[in-house]
Amino acid sequence: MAATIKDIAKMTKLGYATISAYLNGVTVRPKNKIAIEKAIAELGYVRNEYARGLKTRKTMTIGVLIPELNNTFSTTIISEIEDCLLSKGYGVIVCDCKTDISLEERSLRFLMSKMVDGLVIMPINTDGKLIDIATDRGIPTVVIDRITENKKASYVVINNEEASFEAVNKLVELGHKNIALITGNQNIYTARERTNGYKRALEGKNALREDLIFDGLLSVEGSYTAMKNIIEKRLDITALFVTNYEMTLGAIIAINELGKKIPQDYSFIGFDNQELSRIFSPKLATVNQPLKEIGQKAARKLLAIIDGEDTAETIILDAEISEGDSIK
Amino acid sequence: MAATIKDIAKMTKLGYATISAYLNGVTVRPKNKIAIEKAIAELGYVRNEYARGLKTRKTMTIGVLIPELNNTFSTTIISEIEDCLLSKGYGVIVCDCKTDISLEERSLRFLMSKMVDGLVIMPINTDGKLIDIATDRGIPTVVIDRITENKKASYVVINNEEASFEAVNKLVELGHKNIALITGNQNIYTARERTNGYKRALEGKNALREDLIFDGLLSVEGSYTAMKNIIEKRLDITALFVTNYEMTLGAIIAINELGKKIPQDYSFIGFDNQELSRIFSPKLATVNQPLKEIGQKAARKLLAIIDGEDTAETIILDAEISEGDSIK
DNA sequence: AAAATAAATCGAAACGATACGAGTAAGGGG
DNA sequence: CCCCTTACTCGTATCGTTTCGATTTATTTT
Repeated sequence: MAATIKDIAKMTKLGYATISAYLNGVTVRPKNKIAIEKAIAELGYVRNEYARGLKTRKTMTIGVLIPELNNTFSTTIISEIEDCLLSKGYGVIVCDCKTDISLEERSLRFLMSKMVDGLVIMPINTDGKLIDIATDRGIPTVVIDRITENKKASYVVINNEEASFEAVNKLVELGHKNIALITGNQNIYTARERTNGYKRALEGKNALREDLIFDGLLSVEGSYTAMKNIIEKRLDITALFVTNYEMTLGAIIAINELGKKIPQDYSFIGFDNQELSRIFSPKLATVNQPLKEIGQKAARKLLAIIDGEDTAETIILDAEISEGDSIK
Repeated sequence: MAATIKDIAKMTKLGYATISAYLNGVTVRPKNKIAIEKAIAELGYVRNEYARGLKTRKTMTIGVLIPELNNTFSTTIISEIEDCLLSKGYGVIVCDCKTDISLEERSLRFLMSKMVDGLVIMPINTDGKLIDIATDRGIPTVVIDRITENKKASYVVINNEEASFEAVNKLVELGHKNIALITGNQNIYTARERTNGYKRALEGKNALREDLIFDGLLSVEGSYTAMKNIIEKRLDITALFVTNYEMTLGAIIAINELGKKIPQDYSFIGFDNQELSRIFSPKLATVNQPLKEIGQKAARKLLAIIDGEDTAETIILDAEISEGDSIK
């Protein structure tokens, strides 16, 4: 049905190899070039990437695998990755697995079946078994946001522990003693690191209270429930540090709904809510990850590995704390 | 390098076709089945989808092309589409084109080069030329959110005009006379339709004032600027209707920043902000599109077309208005 | 203008899977 | 135990492209 190289060869009376050469940017004789272009236009030829991929084992396609699509954290990074890769001629396939571990593996295998030339993965678990599937097949892989036990992949992460330390320390310096933490399950890398930073800031001051650490399940609802709990139990808390985007949202919802005020009732530092923090009054202080930089570094590292110029490496970027009127 | 069907055939002393049959779910003799499974495990065989796609011209892959990734409107619909399609054994490739018209075409061609079995597209323009590229090649295509001039595709849209009419009418019935509209560029289908509904609700009452229609550029910033403008010019407005997710956010930011109150200063009806509207006090009234249903209908329609059971059709769903405390 | 070099072109053989029609083994009835 | 039906199995051709070594054509050098 669809036109093939053979049809073009027939029409132009040239050999297959010549058409193929033209299609791949190799120079052909001017008159042949014209004839080929005419034939392509007439026949509406488009190259069959499946036949090509079968032969070349190169697809100029990168797979991106992430747990969730519906947050600015993911979409901002993806957007940046796409910008970098598209400009180098690569196509990008994005898969989200809805934080479902079996869907995560299925999605990875789907990407691999598309014979991607490389992968950017933000894994659910940090044991590295998922990443092994890719690196065992020799697929260049960059892992973002989390460090796993896999040694063959490269990593792009932020200094979670230190950023968290600085945020909490800021509250400490303002004189706060009872600072609550809303964090996530401790076997998740980022949650663990951020909790560690919180602990370090308070341990030095002899102010660490394990009963002020709450599990917000990394979700809007979980944090909403935790925050509601905190307020209703009338805990003697004067400040809060919330450690991701969704949980910041959830905590704010609870605070609003129960009529509490920031910073009068609680000093508040959130996470990754740069854009949204503007719509709250007062403006929220937040820890901000350099999202674009994460995407950029990941994409560039991946390209370097694909081109054989580079080997596995762990890149650590700095998060910054933006000032706001939510602390006093 | 990687194991192929030949290797398995060699190891099991069976023919290619038998291995292929097993891989495709056709029953083979029990002892052969065991032998094949053993060989597959030992060799770490994975099927080469490129070779398969070349032969079968079927890839069990659906392409999704949308203008933006960073909003719940898109991600909710995508999520639902994925759920439907994955459960039927399809893989999904998502491409966003950042509302860039040339990137949109490039992305479509990328998807087509991946030989997708079908497409779900939310096009930037409604002239249908982009869609033509797909339908001219005979690719089953479902267009969502917007209706274009292309006649071969199917459509899943909501009753924008009517929903908009009802929202504005609600304000009219509360006694509001000067109702502002923040909408988008009028050559975008949804913006046009929603504006038409607004006009119809006011024309009947002889209350239509063109100077109360503002272009929010469909973006947070655009709407923020428009709203700021409205407030600073002290226009005699008592109610507002904002016609998409981003613009609702933008307007709220401006209202918050300039110290105006909802509903005291303005009665307010937003769009598509179901989740976020909870974090505002008072709770926002919003027009809500049945996002999951859009995704579902689109996916099912596409599958029906692929299976040859069905032909082009336009499906119109109803948006609903959720009550809130933002109007009086 | 001939010789030497460089640049295009060529046809056939892959890449790894599936489709096809035909052949072979298993199971059941007489 | 043989025949018939049913159920697997088989080898080969094919999908559309690139690759390879070899050949032809064009260009430069002498």
